[in-house]
Amino acid sequence: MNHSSGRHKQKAEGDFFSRVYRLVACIPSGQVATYGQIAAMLGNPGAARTVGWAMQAASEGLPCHRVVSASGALSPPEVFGPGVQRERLEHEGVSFLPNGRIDLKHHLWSGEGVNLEGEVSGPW
DNA sequence: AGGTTGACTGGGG
DNA sequence: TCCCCAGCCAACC
Repeated sequence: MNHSSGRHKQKAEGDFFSRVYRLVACIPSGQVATYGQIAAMLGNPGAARTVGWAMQAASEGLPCHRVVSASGALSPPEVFGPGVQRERLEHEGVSFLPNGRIDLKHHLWSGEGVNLEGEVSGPW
């Protein structure tokens, strides 16, 4: 838990965290994105860990269960609860491989359709 | 201003 | 394929 104390410093909407949230909110149901992918889409290929941190501080409204590691592995069980993240994803139609990882070949978000009102200023 | 942290990643063994 | 290690980066303290 971390939202007990009112320590939310809503900074400028152009902050890295805000951009991450904006982008994560665009991940379609049934698809997933990797931490590194999010970071890269925002112009910081090396900020994957920071994206993870942003997820930790994310509000409940965000589909953070759709953000996974580059290997297709899910977040630690203690984050969403044992099996919770997998259930949510399967409920959205995401299939898993025998090794318990997501089939990124079929469910990795392409990043298309991010026609946000002024999202990112990257190469796309 | 500096040291620590982490829901990451890619490469090497 | 799994485990370990070094590099990365923004927020925290």
